[in-house]
Amino acid sequence: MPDENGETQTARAAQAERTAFTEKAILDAAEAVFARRGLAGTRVREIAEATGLNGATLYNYYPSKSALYEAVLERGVKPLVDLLETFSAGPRELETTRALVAEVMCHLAGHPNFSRLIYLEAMAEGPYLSTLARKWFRPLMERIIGELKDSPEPLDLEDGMLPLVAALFIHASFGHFALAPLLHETLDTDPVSTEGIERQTRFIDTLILKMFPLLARKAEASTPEGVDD
Amino acid sequence: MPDENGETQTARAAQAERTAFTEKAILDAAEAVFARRGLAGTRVREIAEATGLNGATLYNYYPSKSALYEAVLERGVKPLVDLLETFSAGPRELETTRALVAEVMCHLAGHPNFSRLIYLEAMAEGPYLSTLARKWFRPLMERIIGELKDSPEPLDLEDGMLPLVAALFIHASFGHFALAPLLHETLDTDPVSTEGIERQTRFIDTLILKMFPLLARKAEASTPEGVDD
Amino acid sequence: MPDENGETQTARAAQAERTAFTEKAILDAAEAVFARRGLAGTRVREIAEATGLNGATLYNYYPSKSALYEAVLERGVKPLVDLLETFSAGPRELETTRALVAEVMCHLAGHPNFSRLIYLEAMAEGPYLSTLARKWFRPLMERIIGELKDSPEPLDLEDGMLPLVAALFIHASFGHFALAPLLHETLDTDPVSTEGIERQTRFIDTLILKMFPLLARKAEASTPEGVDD
Amino acid sequence: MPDENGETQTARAAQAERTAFTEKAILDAAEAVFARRGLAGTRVREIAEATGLNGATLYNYYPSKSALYEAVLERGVKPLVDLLETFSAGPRELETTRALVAEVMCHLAGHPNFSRLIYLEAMAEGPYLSTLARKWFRPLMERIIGELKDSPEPLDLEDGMLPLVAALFIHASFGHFALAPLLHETLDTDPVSTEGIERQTRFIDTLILKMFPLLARKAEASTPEGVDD
DNA sequence: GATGAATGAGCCTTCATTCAT
DNA sequence: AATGAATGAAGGCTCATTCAT
Repeated sequence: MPDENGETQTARAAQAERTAFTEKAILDAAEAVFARRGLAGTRVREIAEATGLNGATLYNYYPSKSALYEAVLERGVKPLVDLLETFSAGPRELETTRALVAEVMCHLAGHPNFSRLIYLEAMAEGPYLSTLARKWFRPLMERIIGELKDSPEPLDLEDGMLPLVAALFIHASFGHFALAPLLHETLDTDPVSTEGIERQTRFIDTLILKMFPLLARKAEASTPEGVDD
Repeated sequence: MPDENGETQTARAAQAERTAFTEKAILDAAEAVFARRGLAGTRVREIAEATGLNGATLYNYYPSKSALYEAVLERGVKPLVDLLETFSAGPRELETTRALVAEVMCHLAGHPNFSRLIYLEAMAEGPYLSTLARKWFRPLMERIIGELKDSPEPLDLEDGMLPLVAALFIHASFGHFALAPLLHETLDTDPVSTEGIERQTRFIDTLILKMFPLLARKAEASTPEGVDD
Repeated sequence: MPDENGETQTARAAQAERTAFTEKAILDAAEAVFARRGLAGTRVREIAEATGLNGATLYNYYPSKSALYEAVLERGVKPLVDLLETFSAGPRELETTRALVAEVMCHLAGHPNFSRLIYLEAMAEGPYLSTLARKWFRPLMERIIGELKDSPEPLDLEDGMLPLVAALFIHASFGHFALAPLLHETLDTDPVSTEGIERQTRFIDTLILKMFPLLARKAEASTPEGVDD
Repeated sequence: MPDENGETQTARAAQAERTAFTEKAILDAAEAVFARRGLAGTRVREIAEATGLNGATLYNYYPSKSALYEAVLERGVKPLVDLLETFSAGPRELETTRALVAEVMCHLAGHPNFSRLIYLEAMAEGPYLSTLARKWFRPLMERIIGELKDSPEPLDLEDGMLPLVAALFIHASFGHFALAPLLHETLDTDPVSTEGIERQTRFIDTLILKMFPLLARKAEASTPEGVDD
């Protein structure tokens, strides 16, 4: 009965799609709520309501609140790790760094809650901190530090200050999203609007150029028409 | 009966002192716990245990968990507001800004939990956000922005990017403390050790000088003995 | 798929029935406990245990202890209000009054806790007192007073004593149930046994006849077969 | 040193007086609060505040909340028991009963909370119920029943209804005070005002006369000018 | 897969009671 | 005698989680 099989298969596919859809909806809702209240402060029902489901239904997808939390963290960290791997193949020069920053900002634009999530986790000194450090933060920092070290134009900084420069870029990118609610409340513009994100991206770019004037001049020379990427 | 009165008064003073001592202990413990878990994630018993008191005793000092939270916020914000007012009397020039940054860093060094506390609160989008913005963040931002505007050496930045510069200093100072656990886990040194704080302070100073090269040179000239540490 | 729908509907009906059953069980248990201890003196767990449920489950049915209390009051008052409305259509004469008393006693017999509940509430001077007065007590009093006023045989009482006569009937009916535990402890018979209630009902009836001797004689005349039990 | 002794004695007397004064204040406040909320529903601090004392101070006078409660009950019951003993010496006739009712109402007028207190206790089926029945309620009922039994004019009631007549007097006297808040809310006059109490007393008196018409006529004859007591 | 009902654990808060002063 | 501080024991209510349907 190939027909039946066909139907069954089609039905299965449809079901799988629905499941995947629901799962993504849950992750999205969870990310948003976790980003605001943290793991301990978040109530499962909040996530369920934000997803439009009954609280008990979540347990058909994730065995516990913390498992869901880990899934959210994992989903958020993975593309950044991938991004970094992609870049680690390329050359280590100013242009690459600028592009990396742009890419990171672009990714964060699509996941505006993620920064808050990891800031929260970073501050909580909780059980996920070391994982977070190992999988996400350390590679990112090392990548940036490595780039700075290899730079032909040496920064005239004390020894041991390179990590601080790297951290500055973290602050300026992730911190921009993390503090967004406060910035929004204070300033007139929304930091996570498309315009706000683009402006911050350009600002970081300018910052880089200000810190590496020689390189900047060289870069400028090699692209006389301007790099409006 | 002067003796009796005297004794009574002494006893009262002693009692008042003990009360004040306990109150400070509660605030300190609460600040530490709130800074890690946030308002929603903190359990009153945690604070009580950290203070060495019974949970019920806290309610002799503060009528509710959120009232205690507000008191902690208030106590943390006040000295910064005062600091700002002190500086607002002084001249608006590069040296002042550098000094302000140093002072802020110095204050945060003494209250390493405060940065995390307000980052948490900023991200929670809770009911204290607007108060925090009005009383603490807005004045600080305006002060910095004003200083940048009045600067004789114009930053060659797009319009509307001044707030981002100001925010950068926030990120680099408050963010340094907020992300300290993660930085510590990743790097080899403790960011909130005396050395770590001093290094970050010098780093921000360097950053300022890099952004205002003209002013920097002038400042250097006017202080022939050199304060380059 | 009529079958499936049918099953679903049956299942839903069954569920609804179970829910209604549980709700009634909760109200019954709550009524009994509230009648003994009052709102403030009652512990939610007592009600839960009396219902055979976990304390938390009650909150699936009523959002708070006081909401449950209000529901109990409401359920108790409603049939009495309805009873009064039924009677308000009938003629205002002695027989009607006697019948009303009998009906009220009969109702109270089925809800022996209700009298205690409202006595408790009446004495507590709490927030429900005015509602209780408006919805239940005032109409009842007015009904009785009206009947007495319209009576062809005027009671030879001072002006303004009519309410006291009405109140006397309240005392004799509701008070009988309210004081039942004490009466039981003191006398040999149980006041809320069928016999005890019937006896008190006959007693009130006798009381009425004693207060209206003329009417009593007339009533007796018009019912030659005699209903003297 | 007789002087010193004298002074000491005076001081002691003054102190004793102050103590007695405070103790009475506590009992009064406790009676009022217990009458509204019952033992379980009353908070010690409420009583303390009503007395103008600190909660802990009460424990210098009574070892526990329930001990205070018992003292309040005891104080309320005793004068009624005494009253009954006084009357038990006198003759058992209509006039005596009328006088007893008047005396009871007069006593209750001075302790308007007491009725509520014992109604509350009667309904709670608590541990004090049997004591209350034995010491206060049973003697009172027996006294009234005895009087009715000895009456030369037999009430034409079924057997076993005598206790109900006795209970009716309880309802009409104690119940008047117990339901006072509800009656006040419903009617225009305050049942526990001097006027309200006098009126209810006269009403009960009338009720007695209505139930014993022969006796009433006889009584009337022997006091031609009327008994405006 | 989805849900309402149920529950044990735990949270914030209150309360009766004790104690040092 | 009087009080503020302290506490163990609840008390009301919430929450993560389970289960029957």
